[in-house]
Amino acid sequence: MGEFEQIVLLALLRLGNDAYGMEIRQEIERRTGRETSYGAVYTTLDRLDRKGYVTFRMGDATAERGGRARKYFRVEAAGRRALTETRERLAVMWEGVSPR
Amino acid sequence: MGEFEQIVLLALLRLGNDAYGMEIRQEIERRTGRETSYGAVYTTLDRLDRKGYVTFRMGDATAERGGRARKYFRVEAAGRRALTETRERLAVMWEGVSPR
DNA sequence: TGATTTTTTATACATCGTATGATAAATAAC
DNA sequence: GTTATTTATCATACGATGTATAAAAAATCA
Repeated sequence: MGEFEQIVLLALLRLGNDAYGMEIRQEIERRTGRETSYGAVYTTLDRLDRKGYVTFRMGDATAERGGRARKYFRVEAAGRRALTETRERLAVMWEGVSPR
Repeated sequence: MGEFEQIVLLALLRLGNDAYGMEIRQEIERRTGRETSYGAVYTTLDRLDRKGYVTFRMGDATAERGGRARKYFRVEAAGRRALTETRERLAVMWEGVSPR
């Protein structure tokens, strides 16, 4: 799993594991301070979905004010697992290393 | 910087910051338990070199026993910096998240 | 010289990062 | 009720990164 995929997954978890694309993008900006396009986020969400790392449900169309229906995503067990594994693989390599 | 690039860089640091391709590959296998091809490692070393994250010197040809000259790599300051930054970006996203 | 060993290089293709522009669907204005 | 505006996602495209296989280079051994 790539780094940006991890970041998207973590943003979703951080948002209570039930959020939609635009929110996720905002959360990423808020935490990393780095601007990101919507396209980047949606493409990645789509790939995560195809891997079975996330699923989604369509939101009610009639929300507050005009606009297309939202897709609410959630991280699945496989996604949590992959996230943890990726993290640990790197942690093992970092062990005892201090790049000064 | 991608995950495998990080892993290669960390393996190099771990080996005392003066190692050649085949050693690096072995160190990666030893630590992560995951098999990797030589091609993967060399391609990545080449990319890291072009980014200025590593440099190399050619080793003496006349070593122990036959074979082509080794290229001894070392991580440069830019590489250390990039490594740390990448790590911190992810750490910020992980903060307070426990994917159970 | 030719086989063998050690190491790197070339190449190729799949996956991931990331932006731009198009499209969809709802409400608001007139 | 057609058009503008708003909210949100989709389509597409292309460079960067992951990763393997096969070839080549350069040294020693027989």
